Amino acid sequence: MTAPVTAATKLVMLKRRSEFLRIRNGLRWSTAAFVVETKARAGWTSPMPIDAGLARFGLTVTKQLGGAVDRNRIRRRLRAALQQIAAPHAKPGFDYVVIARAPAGTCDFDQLVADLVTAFERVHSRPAKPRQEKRATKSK
RNA sequence: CCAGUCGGCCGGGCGGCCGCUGCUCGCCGGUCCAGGAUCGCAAGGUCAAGCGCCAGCGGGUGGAGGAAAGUCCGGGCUCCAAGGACGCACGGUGGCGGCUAACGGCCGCCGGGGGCGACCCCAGGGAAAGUGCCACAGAAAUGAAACCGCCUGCGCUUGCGCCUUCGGGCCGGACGCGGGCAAGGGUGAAAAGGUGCGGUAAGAGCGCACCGCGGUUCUGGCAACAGCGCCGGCAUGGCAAACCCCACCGGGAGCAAGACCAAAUAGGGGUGACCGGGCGCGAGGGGAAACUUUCGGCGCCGAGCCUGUUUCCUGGCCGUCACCCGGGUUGGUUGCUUUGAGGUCUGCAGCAAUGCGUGACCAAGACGAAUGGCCGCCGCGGGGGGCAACCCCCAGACAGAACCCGGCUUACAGGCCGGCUGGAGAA
Repeated sequence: MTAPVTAATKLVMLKRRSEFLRIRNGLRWSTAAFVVETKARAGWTSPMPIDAGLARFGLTVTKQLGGAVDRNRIRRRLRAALQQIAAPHAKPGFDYVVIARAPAGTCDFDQLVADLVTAFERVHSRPAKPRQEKRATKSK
């Protein structure tokens, strides 16, 4: 904790639809309040210049989770949680997408942060398969 | 104080830590541009300071709603090349007057209905232009009708009825045939005005009075309409959110509008080839001249095409193909947020909506979309415990700007203020 936290936690967000779609078939880890997906940027040519040492983040909050007020609250809580844990736990050179689930708006905030930490650690160690399987069966 | 009614307002507060975004100031760095000083013959180099831009740090400051919602009306703005006239179709509005940029909004008034009242509700033009629809019940449902019933004539019959000059007569009843009536019963949302008196065989606007309805004179009012009088005995049920008729209003699409810049494709400019409605003018070539020839040069006419459509007017476009130059989609900038039909205080005009003047005031600008995350305290509300101070627990409404305004509608925990009405109490 010697380094000032604020300087390191400026989040770089994903903004383009193509960037979100690229990560959809990457590594996944699920918890009650959210799903984390990630993929390395290596080998991918971006239309815009990106600092290779950065980790970038995207949030997905669908309309199924509620009205605009509820979705805004979920988005803000997740962003605030990311702010705390991004610097020590995200790998540089990777893009992350956090897909919110219903409990994200109401659950205990400390629990949300703790879950994010585990998710960021484990998403790299165990690639989940369900989405890839679904795509495979679909393409047949 | 209780009950009610109308209008206005609020939509938790304070603090700590950590963030996001706009503007602004300062510092450090980078970059660009022109100028200055200086070195150099020159190309150019060096130096410090400055404008702009970019990135970082620090300070200051602003940052969701009353409905930001639904997208139901009305505008501004933008594009459809620019604009006008008349109409058709379609859609909308619907008492009258005013306000407004405009409206389907608001204010005032009128009419009808409801309420003891304050007050509330009304899609409130036309049903004697036409077409159409009124189920069920009921005898009959709209150029109406007679089931029960009431009255009556005739026939037949009847009565411990009454009178008798013993021939019969009177009165009442049953049945049959006929006539009159529409008061009463019954059906229905609705049955050809209502109530009362007179009248009659029984009845009936048959007559009269009042009320209602229709017509009309006069008076009041800008008008919707109201009032008084007179006339008509009264011939016209409802539905127009059924078609329709009348009056008035409306071109379409929308900030993903549109503009600019950067990377790949059409209209526009140049060259070539093919094809060429008529007339005139001009220019060039040929010819001494008459004249002839070339030119998608210009003008006129004709044909064709061009705003959602039709008719018309002004206007615009007009041969095809190939090659070469300039230009839609994606990214950025802009539109884009402090000059706006802004609210508010006060003065004046007005019953009011509102208008005019004056002063001070407020105005978020994101774009995978900021305006917050976590925590503590206080306050309000509900429940439980306790004599009480107080303690514990629970819940915190509807809901998130996306170009901007004026309205309408819908959603909403809890609370505050004021006017008025009805009642109760006190003086």
